[in-house]
Amino acid sequence: MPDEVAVQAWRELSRQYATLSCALESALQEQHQLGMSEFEVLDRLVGAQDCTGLRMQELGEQIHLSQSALSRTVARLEKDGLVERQLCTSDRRGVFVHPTDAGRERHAAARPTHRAVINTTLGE
Amino acid sequence: MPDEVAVQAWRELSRQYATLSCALESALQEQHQLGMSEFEVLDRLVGAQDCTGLRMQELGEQIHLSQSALSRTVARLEKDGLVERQLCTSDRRGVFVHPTDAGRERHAAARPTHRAVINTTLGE
DNA sequence: GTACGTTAGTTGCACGTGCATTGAATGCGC
DNA sequence: GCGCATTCAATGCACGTGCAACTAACGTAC
Repeated sequence: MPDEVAVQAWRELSRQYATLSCALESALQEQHQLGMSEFEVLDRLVGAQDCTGLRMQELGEQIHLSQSALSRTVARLEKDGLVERQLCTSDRRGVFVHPTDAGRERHAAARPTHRAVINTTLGE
Repeated sequence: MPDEVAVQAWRELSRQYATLSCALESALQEQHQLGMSEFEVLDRLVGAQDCTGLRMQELGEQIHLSQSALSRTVARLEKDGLVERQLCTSDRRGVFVHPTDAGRERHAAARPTHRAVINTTLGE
């Protein structure tokens, strides 16, 4: 792969990401009072069938966010009453996170927006 | 395009961007004391054949950065002596930015790193 | 049991970013 | 000439992020 082609690919990747993440951020914020990271976390939590929730670590593997950023994102969600943190009994270092009813509702409301923005922006 | 396919595409895009931007950021910072945005600006400036430099506005069109972020990025580059700002005589609201010799050198040194990281990361 | 290295998650801090505002310069209508 | 909307760039401010340091809990060796 010649250098210039790779650089062009990077610029295209960069452009797409910037456009889409920006569109998602503002649409979710405006219509549902959710940041992109917040929605992403909520999306994974609701998507996980296990009712006990996910551990921070598992979330971290799925979402590209530093450990500290994830910790604060979950803290914001908890403050808004959308998720609950629960100490893991088997390994008391761990923390289970699971959505509340309000969290599930907010997610259900925001999901169509999320999907729509992705579809229209990627299909441009 | 079904929703789930689009969401998967977005997640893949997101993953690639996170991996590559993170790798670029740390490699450029560590080896050349340049942030990713700084390099990007320098890269455009050196790439522009026009010796008088580019206007802030033109830079803004090429780089996906808010106007304020761009302003500060150029300010950082100027503080490090890598670019110079010059008032535009025809339209005194405008500002021309052009690389200094030091800027050209730093860019020449950083460019191989930039290309290498992109090639290895995109080819994974 | 005690000590030690490792792992999970949180917090202090500095930094880059976006939004909104500001200030200066331009162009247009009159 | 005089206003007035618009454009370009810089700045105040709040916020999310990453890094490094920290605390707590676990596992192992002895």
